[in-house]
Amino acid sequence: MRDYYTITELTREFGISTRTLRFYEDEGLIHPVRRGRTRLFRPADRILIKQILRGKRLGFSIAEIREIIQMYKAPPGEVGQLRTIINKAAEKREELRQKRKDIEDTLAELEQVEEACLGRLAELRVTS
Amino acid sequence: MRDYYTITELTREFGISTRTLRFYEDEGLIHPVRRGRTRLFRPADRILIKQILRGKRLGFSIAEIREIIQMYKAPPGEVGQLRTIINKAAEKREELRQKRKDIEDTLAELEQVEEACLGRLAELRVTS
DNA sequence: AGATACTCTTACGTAAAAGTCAAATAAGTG
DNA sequence: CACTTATTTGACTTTTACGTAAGAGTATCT
Repeated sequence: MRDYYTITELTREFGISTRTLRFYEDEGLIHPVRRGRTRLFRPADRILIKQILRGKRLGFSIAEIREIIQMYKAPPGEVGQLRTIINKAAEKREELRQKRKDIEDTLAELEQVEEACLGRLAELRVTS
Repeated sequence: MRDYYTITELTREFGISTRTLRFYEDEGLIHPVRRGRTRLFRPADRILIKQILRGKRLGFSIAEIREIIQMYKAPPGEVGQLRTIINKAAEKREELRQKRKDIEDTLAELEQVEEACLGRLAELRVTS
């Protein structure tokens, strides 16, 4: 496990631009340290980037991703805070289950599409 | 099953604006018929709207949703076309499986968050 | 030393997906 | 029929998530 990654190393690993990483920093999603003015990304930042990109793939906005990330690193906190986090996490999980159902439905429909196409291809071979 | 729905009925059912439905029409995703200038939505349009919103929940762009919808209603077509559709469908399915994995991972992490919070709550009750 | 490769900040630009507003029609109701 | 409510088109605006370009600093290679 490396101590530090440069910004370009990470853009190459994840196929994103430097602008994107700086944008995520501006948005408070990551907090690379500095040597002079240059950003140095630690393994923890790298994992955060993975989580951000995963959230993006699922269609979450930056704001939503920030919320999710903040749940991960919520400090011990007091009772009220803990309850709030538990509720938010439950909400997000419900949303994720809905998305999962959406995926299952779409997958099923696409499988039907494929079957229909294969069936039609078979027909064409017989007919021709 | 109703013959026609007005635009407002559908905005209420799906919690979207008229602007949104007109935008989807402009984008060629739906094709409501007209009585005079007024749009009348048929059950088929309603189902399309459901599919569009499902795609949106999964983070697909309008362009991607259009592609998916076009696969559903692809005509018999000739061999080359059929193969193209089969390939596209396979691609989309792969993408969906990735999203499903992302969901599983995020769900697992959020469950950990909840457990950690519950554990901390239990501690607080004992400690106090 | 010069070239090459990274990096920084600042600022303006842009595409997607609607939101908002105006002005005009149309339709349904007491 | 007047009134209200729904609908239309068209145009302008907004938000999000970056892209892009300028101008300057820094580090490494040759």
